[in-house]
Amino acid sequence: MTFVTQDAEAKGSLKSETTHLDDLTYEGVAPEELPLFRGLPVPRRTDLMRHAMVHSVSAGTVLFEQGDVPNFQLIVLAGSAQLFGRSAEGREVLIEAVRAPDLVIPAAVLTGAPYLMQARVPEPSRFLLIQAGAFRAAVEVEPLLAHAAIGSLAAQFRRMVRQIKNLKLRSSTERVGCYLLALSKRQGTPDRAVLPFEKTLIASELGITRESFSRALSSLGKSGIRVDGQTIEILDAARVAAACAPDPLIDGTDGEGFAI
Amino acid sequence: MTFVTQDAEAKGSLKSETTHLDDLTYEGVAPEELPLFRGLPVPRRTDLMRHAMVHSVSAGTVLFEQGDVPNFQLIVLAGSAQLFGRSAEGREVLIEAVRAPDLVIPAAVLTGAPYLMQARVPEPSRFLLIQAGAFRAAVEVEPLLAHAAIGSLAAQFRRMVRQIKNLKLRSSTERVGCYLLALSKRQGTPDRAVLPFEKTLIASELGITRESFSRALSSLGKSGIRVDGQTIEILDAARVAAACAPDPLIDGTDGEGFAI
DNA sequence: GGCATGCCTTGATTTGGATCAATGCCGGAT
DNA sequence: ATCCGGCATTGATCCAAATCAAGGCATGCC
Repeated sequence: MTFVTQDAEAKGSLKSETTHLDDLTYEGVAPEELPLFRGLPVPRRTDLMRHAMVHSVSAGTVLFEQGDVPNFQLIVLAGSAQLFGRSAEGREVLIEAVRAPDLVIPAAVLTGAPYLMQARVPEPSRFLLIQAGAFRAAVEVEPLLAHAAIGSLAAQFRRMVRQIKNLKLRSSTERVGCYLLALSKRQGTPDRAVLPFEKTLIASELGITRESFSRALSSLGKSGIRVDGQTIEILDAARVAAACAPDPLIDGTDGEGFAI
Repeated sequence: MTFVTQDAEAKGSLKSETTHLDDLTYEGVAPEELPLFRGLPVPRRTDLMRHAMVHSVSAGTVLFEQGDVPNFQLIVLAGSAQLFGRSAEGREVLIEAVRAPDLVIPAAVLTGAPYLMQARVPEPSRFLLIQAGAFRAAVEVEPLLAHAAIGSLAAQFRRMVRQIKNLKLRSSTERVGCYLLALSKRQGTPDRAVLPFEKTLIASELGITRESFSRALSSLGKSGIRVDGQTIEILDAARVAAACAPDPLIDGTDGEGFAI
């Protein structure tokens, strides 16, 4: 089997490329810069690296399918990965986006259980791949690695809990409004939010259809937002907040307590 | 502050009781029987135990509120805890039930971040409480503890992912049908499922109202189930499955790979 | 017994969001 | 420029599930 497959829809001009650790040109995060490896005893690090490689992949690449048994722990060095859930009938929804630097679903790799989600790459990205067995073994014996894994697992768990609360406790318009407020905060622009990907995708992340997302946006127009393509002007954050009841225990992001 | 508060609704005849480790009468799991501690170097274990106690609590007890900063890592020795999400307006939904033996939201304790959920005890239960700081420190340095924490975190993460897929990809009737099938399988009775708690609570776990849950049950009557109070007879599992499209990547439970 | 109280069911109605369908818009290819 | 395919909006309609409302059926208490 191939551990990374080119998506059928991907344009032919883009290609993925594997690099061994020796002949890297670093962009974004270099593996050695990761706190994960900085603190590692040198022999352990070189041992791990012998079971690792860096892989640059193009937009559209499928990293793995749901149901696959993990062969590698993927670490996002640059770019991001999107995790999708798919139903039997083929409907597909975005569950999470994993941004550099982070581990891609350590929960599956560390338990050796089949992936519950498919991973795709929405933009040219670079990953460190560590063979699953070697990674598990290293985490077993190396407290620093265990610490990093725990931090990543915990943060991802909490994101899932937030999402469940969002889905169960709020209406679709509230979800959209709170999403915009959280986004503008994360981007450091209180009066504006730029959507990170296509509206259809965001809609599926929020558990609604693209049409409902569109309507929610226009209905929030009455509460002080203005839509212009991918950027949303937030004219009256207070009114939006009043309409959507944002809640730090749902919309917040834990500070980067643990860094990978 | 008190780390455990008696629920206002709890009947006065029930009481909670704290026990020091010396004068325990063991029922269910004893702390020393946990694989978690069995393998621990003795000095480490005694050190941990000095920051720990066993607490027996009655039904209705609130273990902590959402927003609280964790003071203890709670470990369910006997019984269970239910985790609730609450909206600003006070609507409350069941997010997960944690059954012995397991850790209660290690994600919050290990990151020191505020709980995203409230924990309540639906039945008389026994918990081991380890002071959060001591627990974190022990996990840092003790690979066996780290391993157990990782196993618990990973399993809990995966349950949340399954739940999100369930909510986003299925209709309410499908969720109910698949819930029953999974339940009967878990209980080892292919032709019957006994609901583990009130229907209202299960409905909130499945993201629907109690009325919709009731209607879903009766509409599944046409697919071969029969409702009798808390027990559901499954007359024709195949027809139910056909109607609800169960999926191991949603309804499955990971085998107990990691034991606490 | 009689009467609350809590939980569940069932029916009537409303409504939020999905679905179906048409059109608009933009960027890329030719 | 023109055509095209993918994405987004908007409108019309439908439908699933929520809400509102009324009883039913236990259980426990006085």
